[in-house]
Amino acid sequence: MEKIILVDGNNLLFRSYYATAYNGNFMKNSKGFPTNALFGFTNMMNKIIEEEQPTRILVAFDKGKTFRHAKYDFYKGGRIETPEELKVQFPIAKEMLGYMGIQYYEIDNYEADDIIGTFARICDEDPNYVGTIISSDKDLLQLLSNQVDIKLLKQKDYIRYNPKTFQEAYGIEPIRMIDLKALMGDASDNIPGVKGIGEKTALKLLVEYGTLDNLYQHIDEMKGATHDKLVAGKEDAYMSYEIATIERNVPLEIHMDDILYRPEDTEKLNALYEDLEFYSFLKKREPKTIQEDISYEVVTDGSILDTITECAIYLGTTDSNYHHTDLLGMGVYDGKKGYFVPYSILKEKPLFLTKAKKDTYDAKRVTVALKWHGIDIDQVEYDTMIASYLLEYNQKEDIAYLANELGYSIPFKEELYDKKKGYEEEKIERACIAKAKFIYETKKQLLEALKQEELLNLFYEIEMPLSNVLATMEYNGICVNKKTLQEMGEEIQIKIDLTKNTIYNYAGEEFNISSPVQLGEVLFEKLNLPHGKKGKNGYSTAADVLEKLKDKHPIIPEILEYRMLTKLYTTYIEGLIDMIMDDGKIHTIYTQTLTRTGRLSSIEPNLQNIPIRHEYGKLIRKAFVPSPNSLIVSSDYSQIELRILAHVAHIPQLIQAFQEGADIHSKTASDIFKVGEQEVTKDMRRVAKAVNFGIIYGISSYGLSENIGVTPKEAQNFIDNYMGTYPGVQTYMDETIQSAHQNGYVRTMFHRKRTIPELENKNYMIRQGAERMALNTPIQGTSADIIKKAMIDIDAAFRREHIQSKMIVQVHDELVFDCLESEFEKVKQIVVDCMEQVMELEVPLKVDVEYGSDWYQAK
DNA sequence: AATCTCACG
DNA sequence: ACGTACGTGAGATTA
Repeated sequence: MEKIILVDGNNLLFRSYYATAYNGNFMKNSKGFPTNALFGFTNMMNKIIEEEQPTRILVAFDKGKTFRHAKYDFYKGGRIETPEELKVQFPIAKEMLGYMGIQYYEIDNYEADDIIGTFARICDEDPNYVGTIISSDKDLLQLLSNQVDIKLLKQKDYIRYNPKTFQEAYGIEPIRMIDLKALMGDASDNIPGVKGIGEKTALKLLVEYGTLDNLYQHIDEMKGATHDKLVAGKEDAYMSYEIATIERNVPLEIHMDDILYRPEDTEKLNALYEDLEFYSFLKKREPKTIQEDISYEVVTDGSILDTITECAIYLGTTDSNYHHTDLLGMGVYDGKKGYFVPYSILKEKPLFLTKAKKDTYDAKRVTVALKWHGIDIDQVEYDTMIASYLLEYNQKEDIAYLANELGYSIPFKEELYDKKKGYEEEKIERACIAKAKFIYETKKQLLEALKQEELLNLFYEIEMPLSNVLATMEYNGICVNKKTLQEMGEEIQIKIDLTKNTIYNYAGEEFNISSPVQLGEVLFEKLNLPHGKKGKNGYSTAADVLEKLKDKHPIIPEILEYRMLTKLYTTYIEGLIDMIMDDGKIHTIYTQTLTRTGRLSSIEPNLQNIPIRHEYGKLIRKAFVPSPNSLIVSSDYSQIELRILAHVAHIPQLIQAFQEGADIHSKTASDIFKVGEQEVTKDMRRVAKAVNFGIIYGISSYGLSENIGVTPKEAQNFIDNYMGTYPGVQTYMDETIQSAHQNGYVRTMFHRKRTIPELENKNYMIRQGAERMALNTPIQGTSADIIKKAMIDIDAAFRREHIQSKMIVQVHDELVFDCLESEFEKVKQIVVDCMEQVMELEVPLKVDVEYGSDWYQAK
């Protein structure tokens, strides 16, 4: 079976043009050549090929007398000339198709419809072919058959019709589309139809009489106004019938073999994209090595740098943790030549490159690493790492990966360090400058891509300033009391020993409790406890499995205890002590360019998963302390994700509940269990809370059932109740999933984009997972956007008000401050204000503030 | 290097 | 009949 795609080229270009042309103001390249129609067209063609995986494809165009219609020129009512700005884009589209390996076709005195109609007929006649027509023109629906379907493009999405779905939608056979047009006409197509007969009446008539001919044969049986109109319009009707009929026997000069989908000519395609400035469409090329041709000098007099006004820089470091690394020196590229600034010269310039606009890759790393060496650099303008993160390019901590992705060749980290020779000076110098040059040369391209993806605002207003705020937070660090940790560690070790011995006694042997394999053998073979089924590596001994066995054998609670204690000891006692630096502080690194949702992550150590849920583990927080004369102040958003859901899905009950400051889980419980708020039991609230979480995560009955310990069926009941109570949530979820499928991505309120290729996966489970991501990401991501903006606002307010207190930690919806006692009231006011007023939603944002002599007390 | 387990929002 | 909640990082064991 071969898949054939038939595209209405005129239709695609016209709709792309009008979709983006606002009163003559639309996308052009820097030479002023209009590109708006081509952009949409290119997008569409790529998407079609991606989605349909055709073996043959044809794009048909109108040529010569378009005697039938001026179908797209309906904006001014009737025929108008095709705008010049659109006309000029046609030949480029055809050129592009050639490079894409796609045949296009036009023939004198025929329209695209007729060419498509003819190929559709050829499809119908050969059982080896299935066709799909791509257009927004309903006329083409008459071509539907068992072997040919249509993707009917709508404003934002499309509807796929086959004969069956067409019949269901219209109540008539596809071929009767012609009869329908004959009766109702089509203003945009210059088809008159019968005057006074609209779609409703026409459809009714056709359902009753089947065809136009049959209708007129029985015309005498009718009476009334409709009869009169039909009689008066008979000639028009038959003329319209002619016009509406798509020709299916065009004398084509091409055949099936001419429309095979051929390999693209990447070189030429890229050249064209460059010319049009469609950087987001650029395909990988042969790597372009950019280090050989660089002329550079090693800077021996730092003042030479003061003449530079604009440059890209790259800081060479020895250690991946930039809080304690040696500096190898800096590569600078100003568009003309490269400079290498050795460490000695860097040290001479405590205010580095103050007059120049600077671009780099991972500005936060550069800023903090320099700071540890006493060198200040003011805000970097543009960060390649952040740009490529927002664009979802392949981007890791090593810039070489991204360079590779964009077709540049830059040495990888591993290539720069020789085990025997160590760092070779010239290699390092050349590499740093090559990287700076890469940053410099790709800036325009990445900014253009950001602009086209509507990510420029997020880039300049959120992520770039945030990078600077995070740099300060990381450098400031948080004080940690080593002694507190050590003392707690001793206590834990005693408990571990006790627990371990108890376990050995119950088991009747000594074994490695931390080994899931050995533990599994003891529990499920030696002690014969019931086990769940398990995958390739034996039994699961995860906490939720053991939890169910708690009453079956006294060894189980001991194992859970052991697990908890060893986790605390290894990760939070040993782990944290190792991370305390000479200044008595812990300096984490916030990964700004990792998560798919826009959240930060925290590493070395992770300060975003310090225990809190269990009382004993929470004691770890006592070790996190303020500076002298200061307090730990913690401010967190209350229910921010549910508030965002209420806002984006416009759920009146939830909005009202938040406005009234209600306990949202109790409110949900009272709503879904249909009891008064007084009658809500603890258990009902617990379930409602789990349902609320489920909604945010993209609910499934199984997941919910696992979480609250009921059957999936009961869980489904809760979900149904919830959806019945807040129908807007269902609508919102349906729409989100639909648009995700359409576009292949979702966005947050701040426009952050996440593409989810798994939405197209053949595997049902994977597709389901993808849909959950699509549901969760706008909510989790918007929440991330919001707190990021709040952090920027707080940082600015602190500066403005000369606050000495410091923001030190971010935990997704919580900010932690090292706050001077004397500044407490002011800090509290600024923080709450910035966080709550960060943006206007239909629901209020609420922030809770707590404080104390350590992080434990401040919670 | 991959897997399991568990800490957090 | 399938077999999951969304997003992370770290440590230990095992391969």
